[in-house]
Amino acid sequence: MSSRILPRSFYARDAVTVARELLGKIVAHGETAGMIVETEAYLGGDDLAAHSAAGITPRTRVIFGPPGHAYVYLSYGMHDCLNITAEREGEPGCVLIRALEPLEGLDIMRARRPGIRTDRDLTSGPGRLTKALAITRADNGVDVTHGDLTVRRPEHQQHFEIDVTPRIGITKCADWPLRFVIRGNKYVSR
DNA sequence: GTTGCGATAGTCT
DNA sequence: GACTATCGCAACG
Repeated sequence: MSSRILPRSFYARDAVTVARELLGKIVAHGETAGMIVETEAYLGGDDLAAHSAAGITPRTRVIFGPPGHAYVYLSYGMHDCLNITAEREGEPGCVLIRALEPLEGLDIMRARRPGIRTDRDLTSGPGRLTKALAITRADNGVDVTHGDLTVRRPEHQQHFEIDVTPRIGITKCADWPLRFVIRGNKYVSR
């Protein structure tokens, strides 16, 4: 199974390409796993919506580090959100994982998300999926090309169309078309 | 089905 | 001290 883990070269490209190609891939953490159905690219340069826009700080250091690592930050004081770093080392750029389709460990996910109505709410949002897969800031900076938190190729990736829209929940660069979703997938966030 | 709003804490100015 | 790459619940209809 480890042969299906995406290699570092997959991530050592521009963040837009990585964001598009991560759709349909699988995030696995421990006994739980899901297929990526929604991503957003955060760039360097004049992308003022990116955390890295303020330069290298204790928090943003990993975004400037080598590609293929997890950047996990606290959103709105409550939710941990998962990104995967892109671009070559020294260049900022990352991909926010906004939604998954649950694949493995559904019972574990349900136990971690008490109170939800349907399985649709399990991982259909950046704060939701980290809770369901138990990804926290303790995973910040880990290498996703080996270890407990990995991104893999599915055995049979089915064909899908990609919809492109502006990113969600930001005020700067709010009209840039950098959000990518699998068309028609019911686990895409609202 | 929809809209509106409060919670909550780390990060940087 | 302001701001935030969100979520869940309550009040509608």
